Amino acid sequence: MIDNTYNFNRIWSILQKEYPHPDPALHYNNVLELLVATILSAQCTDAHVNKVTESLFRKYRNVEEFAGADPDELEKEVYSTGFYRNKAKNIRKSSQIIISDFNSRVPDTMEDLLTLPGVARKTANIVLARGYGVMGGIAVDTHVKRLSKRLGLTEHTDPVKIERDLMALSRQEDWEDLSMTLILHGRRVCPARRPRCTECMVNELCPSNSNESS
DNA sequence: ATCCCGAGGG
DNA sequence: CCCTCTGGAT
Repeated sequence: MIDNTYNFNRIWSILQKEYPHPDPALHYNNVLELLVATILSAQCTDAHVNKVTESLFRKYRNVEEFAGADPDELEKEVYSTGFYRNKAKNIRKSSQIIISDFNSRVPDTMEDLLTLPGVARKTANIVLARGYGVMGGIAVDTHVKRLSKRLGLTEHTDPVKIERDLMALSRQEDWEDLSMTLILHGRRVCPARRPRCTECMVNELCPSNSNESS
């Protein structure tokens, strides 16, 4: 891998000042709700997930109620987040597995979390970090993937390899904020479609900068 | 590589 | 109309 630690440090320093409090955007009151909200966030905006979970969490209050939910009713609740059949099925089945295999408690290890349907590395990393304070890795979603590539922090497209590159570049204490900061910057300044490079505070350091050079 | 899938923006 | 949104399973 290219030694771009120096460039990363400069970029990270600027982004940290720009986004001093990269607060998580999903709303939840416990680890189970965090898990459910994160499953729902696949290919869907966080704001929309929050709108759906507001009534969802009022209707289903614990893992037993999610596990015993009527499939059609649950589908209707999560309908607007897209992929509603898969998401409803995964939430129900994961809840059943949590009851049968993990004493009704959301697992706190990567290995156990990955046994839940609808839960892969990205979702597991978020549950571990925000739910249990375990920093085992970096959540790589569509924003982190896109920004990492544009900023020259990785040459890979495979999320696992991107995660490894980011972990090598950054300090462990920054992992959670790094993921959230890239997401915020991606939403506000560097979206997939039309990146606004002229407004970007790290454009001088960005290999993908599309500003007209004067 | 492909499918799941509605909502919102340009 | 088109593309994208805090992915995951086959």
